[in-house]
Amino acid sequence: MGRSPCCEKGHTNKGAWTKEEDERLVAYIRSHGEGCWRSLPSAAGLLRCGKSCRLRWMNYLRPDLKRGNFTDDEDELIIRLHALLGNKWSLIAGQLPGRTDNEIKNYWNTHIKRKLLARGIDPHAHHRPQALHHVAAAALVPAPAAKPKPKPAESSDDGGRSSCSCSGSGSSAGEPRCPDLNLDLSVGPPDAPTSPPPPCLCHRAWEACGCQAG
DNA sequence: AATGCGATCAACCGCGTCCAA
DNA sequence: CTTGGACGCGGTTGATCGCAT
Repeated sequence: MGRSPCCEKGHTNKGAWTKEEDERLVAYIRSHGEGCWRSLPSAAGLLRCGKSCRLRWMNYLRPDLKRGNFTDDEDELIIRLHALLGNKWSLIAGQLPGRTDNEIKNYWNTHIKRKLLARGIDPHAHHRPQALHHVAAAALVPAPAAKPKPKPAESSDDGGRSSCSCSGSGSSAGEPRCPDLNLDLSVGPPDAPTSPPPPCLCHRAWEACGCQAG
C-alpha cells in the first residue's frame, strides 16, 4: 500500500550528519526533551525527517551511550539474550546499558556471528549440544528461534510505548523489567559499577516517562 | 606506492503496532 | 468501530577505513 513516506516535504537532508546538525539536535533535545519527532526537525531548524533525527539521537548522540568495544561479558550476554529472544535487538539493548539496538545488531552481524560460527554454533538457532546455560533452559520463552510474537505479556517490544516498564517510576515497583524473562543475567557491564538497571527500556521521552528522574 | 578486498559503522527504508480522533 | 497519524523496530544498504597483495 502506498504508505506515505515519513517526510514528504521534499527537501530533507540525507546521509551523514554534519557537526552542526548534531549540535542543533542535541541542543534542542536538551532544552525540550525527546518526543514529537515528527515536529522536532522544523522546531529545531533541521532539514531532516523526524525519523532520521530520532535515529541519530538514539544511536549516536544520547549522552548515556557507551560507544566502545564490547567486553567479553557483553558478548556473552548478547549471545545468551539472542538465544532467548532472537533478533529482538531493542530488547537485548535494554539489558545492556549504554548500548543501542543498532550497535548491537551491527556487532552481532559482524563479530558475534563469526565468533559463534567459529565455535561451530549456528548463530540463528544457537545449536550446540547443551551449551546454553541454565538461562535459556527452562521455562522462559517457548520457542525463541521461532520468533514468537511477544505479544502476550507485553514485552515492551511494541516500541516501548504502552508498557513503559521503567524501573524507576513505572508500574509496579520492583518488578523486573522484563516480566516475561526471568533472566538470570548477572553480567555486570564493567562500565556500570553499581549499576542499577539501565534507566529505561522504553526509550521514551525522559520527561514523558520519568525514567531519568533521580 | 598503488590497488583491491573485506570489515565495520552509520543511516535509510518499509512495516507493524499503538493511540487518539 | 474505523481510520489516520506517529513511533519504534528490524532488515538492508552505502560509505569509509584498514589490511593484504
